[in-house]
Amino acid sequence: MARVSDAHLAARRHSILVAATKCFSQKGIAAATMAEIAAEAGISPGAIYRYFENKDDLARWCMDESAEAIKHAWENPTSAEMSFVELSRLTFAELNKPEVAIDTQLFLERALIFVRDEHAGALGEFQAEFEKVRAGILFLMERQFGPAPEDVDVQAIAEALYGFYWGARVMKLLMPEVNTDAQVEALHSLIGHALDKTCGK
Amino acid sequence: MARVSDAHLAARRHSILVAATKCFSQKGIAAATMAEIAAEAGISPGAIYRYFENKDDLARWCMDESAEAIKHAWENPTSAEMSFVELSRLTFAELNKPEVAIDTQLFLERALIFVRDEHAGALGEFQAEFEKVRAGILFLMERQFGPAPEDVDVQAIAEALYGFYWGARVMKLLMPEVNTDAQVEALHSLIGHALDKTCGK
Amino acid sequence: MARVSDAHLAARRHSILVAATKCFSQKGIAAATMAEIAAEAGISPGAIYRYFENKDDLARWCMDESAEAIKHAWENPTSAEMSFVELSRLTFAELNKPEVAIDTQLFLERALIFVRDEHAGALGEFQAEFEKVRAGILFLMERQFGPAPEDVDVQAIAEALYGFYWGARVMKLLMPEVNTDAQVEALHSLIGHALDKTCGK
Amino acid sequence: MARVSDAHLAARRHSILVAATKCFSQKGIAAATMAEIAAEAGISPGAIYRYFENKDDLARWCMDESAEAIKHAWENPTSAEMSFVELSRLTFAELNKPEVAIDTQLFLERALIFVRDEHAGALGEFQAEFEKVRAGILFLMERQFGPAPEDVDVQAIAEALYGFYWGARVMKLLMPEVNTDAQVEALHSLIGHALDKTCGK
DNA sequence: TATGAATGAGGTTTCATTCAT
DNA sequence: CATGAATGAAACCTCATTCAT
Repeated sequence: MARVSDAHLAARRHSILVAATKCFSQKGIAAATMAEIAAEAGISPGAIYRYFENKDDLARWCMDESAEAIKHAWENPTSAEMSFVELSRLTFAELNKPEVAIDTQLFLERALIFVRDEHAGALGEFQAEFEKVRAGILFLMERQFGPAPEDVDVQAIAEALYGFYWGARVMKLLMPEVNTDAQVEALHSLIGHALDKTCGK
Repeated sequence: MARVSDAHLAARRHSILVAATKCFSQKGIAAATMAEIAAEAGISPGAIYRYFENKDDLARWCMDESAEAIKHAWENPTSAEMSFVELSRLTFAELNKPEVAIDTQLFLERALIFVRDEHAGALGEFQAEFEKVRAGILFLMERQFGPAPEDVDVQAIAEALYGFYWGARVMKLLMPEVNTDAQVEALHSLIGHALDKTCGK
Repeated sequence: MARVSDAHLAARRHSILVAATKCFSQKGIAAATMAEIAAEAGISPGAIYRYFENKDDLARWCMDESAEAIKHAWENPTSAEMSFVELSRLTFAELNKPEVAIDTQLFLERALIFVRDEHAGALGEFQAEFEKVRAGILFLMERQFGPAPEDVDVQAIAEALYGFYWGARVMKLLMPEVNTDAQVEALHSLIGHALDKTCGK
Repeated sequence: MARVSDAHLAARRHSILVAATKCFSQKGIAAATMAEIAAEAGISPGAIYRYFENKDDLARWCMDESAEAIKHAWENPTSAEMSFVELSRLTFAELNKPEVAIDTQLFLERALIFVRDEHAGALGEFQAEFEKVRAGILFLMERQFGPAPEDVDVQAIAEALYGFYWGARVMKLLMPEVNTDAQVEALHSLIGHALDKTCGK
């Protein structure tokens, strides 16, 4: 079976990641076994080790993939043409897809691991992401609503929105029926009340 | 024929829970070993089994304790005399204590376990808690601000506030330096703008 | 089975060493399995790990024990009262015991390991032993035969005797029937011819 | 239908043997992997199996090669014209070459394997070699020194010399700096004292 | 009742060997 | 013929749990 194309190898590697992500999210990283993952991927346990150093490495790739997917949720390619409200709506609408639960789960496992290990680098990366998103939200809010009044802490609002995003992920995980869209609309409405120049007239 | 007083038994049981909670949050439930917990509690591994069925049972008690602690955060005993804003402030101020991270961690582990098992009972309990808190927030908001205008979805605001609470826990876990208090104040301010009758004048 | 006496623990540890030494010499260190050793020792595989870090550690203890036994062969407690020839005779007579083959085997495995790893410390230890034995042989030869003539390199003879000792071990390993005692006598005779003042008269 | 010349096949087979001998002596036969050997030989793991049955077979060829090389050390082509002392000197001088360590290592691994398996054939072969060398030494000693005196056990001296040869190999393995040449000279001197007719005059 | 030595199932990982390409 | 991806048996080791003391 020698001299397999790179595409084949990449596909095999990807199929292992998919299988592992499924098993890890279904049973938890610690409880999922390499044998299960191999079976799910339709290969032998030993084969996994040609593509990943060990279970930890495999888990890290899965978790990183989820973290990356979550990051990208905030980097909508069409954002340039969208208003703050539209983009926010779109970002939260994503959470209604059932498959985002898997990303949330793996992200939370990752977060727990990093917190336990006091993994400064990883936590710093999260902070950087936090700051990038905050800046993005700030920019969009100002573009839509113009400069904020003195008495409104736009920065804190942006941070709160990002915090609410994580809360929404956790709530959707535990209660898929919860209507986060309505909550977002309510927040938009509050923000509109406070920032929109039409308010108060 | 009990040679040992009930109080002693309860104390020992509690010391095991404390030790287990420490180990579980430090290493994760799966990675923490019964031997470590026993050492931390200053007893022998075998002794744990006189107080808890098995490791799962012990973990469940720890996680439930954390979940209970989180629940109580919203049920401030002095709430009767407090305004919505004061109570909210107090509840979020709790999150600045470093030790709440442990509760957050164990709660998240619990959440992940329940989601994996599709543990309907446990998820229902979370939903019940969610609804109770939402009702409480609604009640307090109405008591403070009076009936909401037609165009403000107070229910969704209450839900969003609860969601933000979970987001704040996650953010504090990953970035202890984040200023959730300022974010809460910003949200209060937004809510005030929308609901307070003084607005617009 | 708690609170077992130290004597019991030491005995158990020793029985593991005995079982491991048997298995290691019978199958080689690499080929012997922990399960076999456990079975030989009449315990479960897991129990071994309460007494030894891991297989390597266990093997090291076995090999060190063999090396120690070989060292002691040259340190006969009654040596003070014995002549060089008597002590030499006794030391080589030991090699007729079939059980010394085990020590030879484990020592050789150890030597191979140390050579592969270029384990300077261990090789230095062997050198120290070499020098100690050489000095001992020199001392005994001088005590028995007096100062050596100018043209006889007593030091080299002592070294050669030690080298021959190792050769004898290897030969006995491969050909247990070989008569090393006669060889020793022949060497003694040669040494006598050269050193004994009666020679040449 | 052979596409590849026999010479090419033989060359490749030889290169595998060289690579395997290097790996086996560096890491031990058990620890060296077929993949490593293949990499060292610059071919694929699968290709080895076209030239050797399996790892054991390959190891046997390597070990036999070493054993053969050691045998040949005693069968110096120019021996016919040499005295006992000259040939002995030459044979031991070989041990100063660092590369003989590899042969010693592999020979010892082979010896350990044969002893473990009680491999009668192989051990018999060693005995035959032993007897051939003994006879050779005897012949040479008689040719050089003439018939031995009654009181000198020339046979035992020959055996002892062969035993010393193995000891010298082991010592050189563990202490490359040891001066085996001087030891040999000392033994020659002893033998000369005892056998040379000039002695005593 | 507490102890902690022992168990042994089960997990991860390695690697000799095979065989489709 | 060579390749090297895949297999899968088997090894090491861990640790929740038990139970003799």
